[in-house]
Formats: sequence, C-alpha cells, structure tokens
Amino acid sequence: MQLLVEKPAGEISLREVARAADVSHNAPYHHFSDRRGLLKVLAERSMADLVAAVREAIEGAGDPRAAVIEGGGAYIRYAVEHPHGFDVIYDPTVCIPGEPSETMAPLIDELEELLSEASVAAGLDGGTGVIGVWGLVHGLGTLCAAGHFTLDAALAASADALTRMLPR
Amino acid sequence: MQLLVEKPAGEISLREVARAADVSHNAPYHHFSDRRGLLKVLAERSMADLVAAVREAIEGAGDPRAAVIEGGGAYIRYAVEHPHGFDVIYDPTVCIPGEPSETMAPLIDELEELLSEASVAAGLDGGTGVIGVWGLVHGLGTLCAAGHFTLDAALAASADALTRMLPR
DNA sequence: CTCCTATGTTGACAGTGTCAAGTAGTGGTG
DNA sequence: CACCACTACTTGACACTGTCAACATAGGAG
Repeated sequence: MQLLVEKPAGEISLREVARAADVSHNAPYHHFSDRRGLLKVLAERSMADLVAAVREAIEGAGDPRAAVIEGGGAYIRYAVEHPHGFDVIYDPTVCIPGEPSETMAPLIDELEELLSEASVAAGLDGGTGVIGVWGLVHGLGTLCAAGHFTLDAALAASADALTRMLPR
Repeated sequence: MQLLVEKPAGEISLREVARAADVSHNAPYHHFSDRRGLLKVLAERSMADLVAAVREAIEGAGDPRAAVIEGGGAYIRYAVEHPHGFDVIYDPTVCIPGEPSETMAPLIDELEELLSEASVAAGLDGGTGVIGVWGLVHGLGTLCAAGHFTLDAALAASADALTRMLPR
C-alpha cells in the first residue's frame, strides 16, 4: 500500500515488495498466490477505502439530493487523490470480469448499494438511474485523475450533471 | 494492433512484437524509442479510430440532441468492442499527464471539439456541460468494458442520463 | 517428544527491457 | 566510379522479473 502511493500497480514488483519488507525475494509467495494475488489485495483494500469515503460523504449530507452529489464528489476526490489505488480497483487484469472474485464482489456490491440507496432516495430509477450516476462520477474521476481537467472542474461538472439528472 | 485485439497493452512485450514481425528482438528499437514509444503509437491509432467512430455517429444523427446521444453511444460501444485499445488510450503511464505528447494531443482536442460542438448545439454549456457528457460516457464505457453491466444497460443509462442533462 | 504448519531461505530458469557494437543494402555526392 | 552517410537489422550481453523446487526453522497441537 505504501508503494502504491508512489507508483502504479503495474510498476510494483513482487521482489520490490520483498525488499521493502526486508525479506527474501520469495517470501511473498507464502502470503500471495501470485503477483495477481498481491494486486487483488491492494485492490480490495483500496476499494474498502473508497467505499468508506463515499459512505461518509453520503451520511454527512443533509437531504437526499445533496447525498448523491456529495457521494459522487467523494468518489471523484478519491480517484484524484489516490490515482494508483483507484486504477487497481478497476484493473481488468486484476479482477477478471467473469470471475466471482470472492472478496472483491461484496465490496462492489456495497458500493452499488450505497449509490443505489442514495439515488433512489433522490428520486432516480433503481436500475438505469444508478448506473448513470456511477458511470458519471467514475468517468469524471478517471479522466480527472489522468489530468484531462482539474478537480474543481470535475466536481463542478459532476454537481451540475447530477442536478440535471435528478428529478425536480 | 493485432496483438492489442487479443491482450491488454500491459501484456504485450517488445520481443513478442518482434517475433510476430519475424525480426530480431531488437529491431523494434529502430522504429520506437522505447516500450512506451510503441504503446504511444498504439494509443494514437486507437484514439484515431475512436474519434472516427464518434464523428460518424454524430454526423449520422438527425437533430442535435440525437447527435449527442448517438455520439455517446458510439464512444461506449468502442470501449466495449475494443477494450484493450480503449484502455491504452487513457493509460496514464503511456501518455504522461503533464507532457504535451505532440501527437496524441491533437486527437484529444479533436474528440473534445467533437463532443463540444454537439453538446453546445444541443443547448449545453461549453465548459462544464461538455465535461459532464465526456465523463458520463467515459465512465459507462469503462465500467461496461470491465464487465460491471451489459452494453444494453450502459447504452440505456447513457441515453437516459443525457436526455435528462440536455435542456428542454 | 514428535510432528505439522507457517514462514522463511537459497538456487535456478525462462522471459523481458535495454544498451553496445557490428553488418547489409541504399541513396546521393564528390 | 569511389565514398559516405543512413536506415534497417543483427548478435551479444546485462540486470531485473515472475515463478518453481528444495531446503531450513520455529512454535504450537497432539
């Protein structure tokens, strides 16, 4: 997790982790099945952090509409402040699309449920509407983290788009 | 580009490319500066394809609102149909955020202009509004390509959200 | 005490990115 | 024609990586 702050998951080697822990180059194999096993754990921990950030923002909001906007803002902020962590969460080579994933799945479900509850409370459709909200903040977070526009612009665009998307 | 159809950019090695071209393992260095140099070219070609797909969709639409929705749909469809190409376009390790990028930048500008023209024609704000549209379809495309929901669900959510976002 | 398990070790192997140095063909210039 | 620069390619080497196999050790369960 320390290394993930400085460099993307793709540039973290098992041997480097071993060196940082001051153990032999093969010790990690007694804790992770694979290189992918390590990345999976990094992804799970990052996902837990992301979910916690979004939950906190939603619970701290006043009305349902503000909850969606604040939750979305927290999602975008996490992506920008922890770009490598955010990337590894959704890395298709880490969590294979078809695979149940065992440990990652409940976290994804938790995030979806969080967004779903907030969106429905704000008057959106439980299926299509939630996907729209998730897609919006995910895209803004990704593009913003990649440097295509500033965090302020992303947050403004998110609030603006969500305001238009939510009924009333 | 052939290899990119089958596997993500991160799993394509220079030596593999050399073998596929039936040349020595070092021949690629006379065409690309680096491994990153190769990936950059892959990203540029993919981006050109993406822009072309979006342009075609926008130009084929009837009214301005349909243009935004069709353009967004083409963006999402490209992400799902060419997941590895789509990924490499926005890979932060390929096109470094701060760097001008020389050859990639004009393509990104072209995409933004395309989205901007369509969005403004449909009554959106040229700054915030365009970012919102881009973010929405980008997020839906990314998540859908990662298998979090079906293409149909993504397209429906995109059309629904865009309809709400566009004025009138 | 004995044995198992968790954790760690060293050693080896193939594959990779990259650098250095050398080699054929190709074109233009004197 | 001789010469030269240049492009495309080659072989050879190096350090680094993921991974496998075999071995070591320590602490608790029986």
